[in-house]
Amino acid sequence: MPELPEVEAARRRAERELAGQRIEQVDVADDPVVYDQASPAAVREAVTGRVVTAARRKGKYLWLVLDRPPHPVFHFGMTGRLVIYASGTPAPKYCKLALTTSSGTCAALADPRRLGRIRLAQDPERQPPISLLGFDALNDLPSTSKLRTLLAPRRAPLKAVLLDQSFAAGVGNWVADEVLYQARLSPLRPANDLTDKELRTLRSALRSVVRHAVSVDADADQFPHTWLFHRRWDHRFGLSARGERLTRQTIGGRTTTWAPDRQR
DNA sequence: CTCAGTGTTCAGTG
DNA sequence: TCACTGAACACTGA
Repeated sequence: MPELPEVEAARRRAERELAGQRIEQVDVADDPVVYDQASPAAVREAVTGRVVTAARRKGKYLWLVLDRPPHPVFHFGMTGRLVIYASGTPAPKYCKLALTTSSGTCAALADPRRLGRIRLAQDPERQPPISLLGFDALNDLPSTSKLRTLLAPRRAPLKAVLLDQSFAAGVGNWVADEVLYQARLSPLRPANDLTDKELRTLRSALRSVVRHAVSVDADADQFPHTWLFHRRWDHRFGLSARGERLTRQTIGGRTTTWAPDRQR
């Protein structure tokens, strides 16, 4: 379940469980799709015996900093997840990589749909694909005036621009819809056409949605009941928690749920 | 059986 | 060259 809040929750768990630990055993799946640039053997070779210094994140990318490069870099795709379990218990289904530490903790990347990726990087943040990302929507939110500059050349619908990782790294489909809903902005608005007030509202909604989701470790049950999130896939009512009529439309290549009477 | 999906990439268009 | 769109990727579950 991987947009920025879910990946940040995984990062915190990874850091808590792995930082300071030595990786004693590495099990890799023979999957050339998920291992598209570094082979499973190369990843095992790079990680085995290393000590994990930290877990870092930018946008939807997560990587482990080891005591010596290269470092493993992960993207969770649509269905990837980090699973922590005790050594001796079975690895999760669809496990692509499992790390066993000296303390007996195991950390695995599982991904049924195989859209996730496992790679190696000498300096993850300074080389593609991470170096090509825009600002991190949690840790590096620009000022309103900077946002205006970034949006100036963008005439595409706001929704499409919010999903563009080279603009706002970490924003995915549900975060974009939630932000637009809370900012009362139509996803169809040309991105370079906002008033100053609307831009401030957009920035504020982006900050509060991401911060709040991160503050509850992306546990959707703890999102406020007024959030669009809880209704976006509810086919029964087609209403927001506030009773607004909801509609669906493909915008920026993704299914967008929004409240046309609220979002202008 | 068909289709949509919390994502990224790349070919093609204007 | 840039901004943008839509299909491909691959698999599960409704």
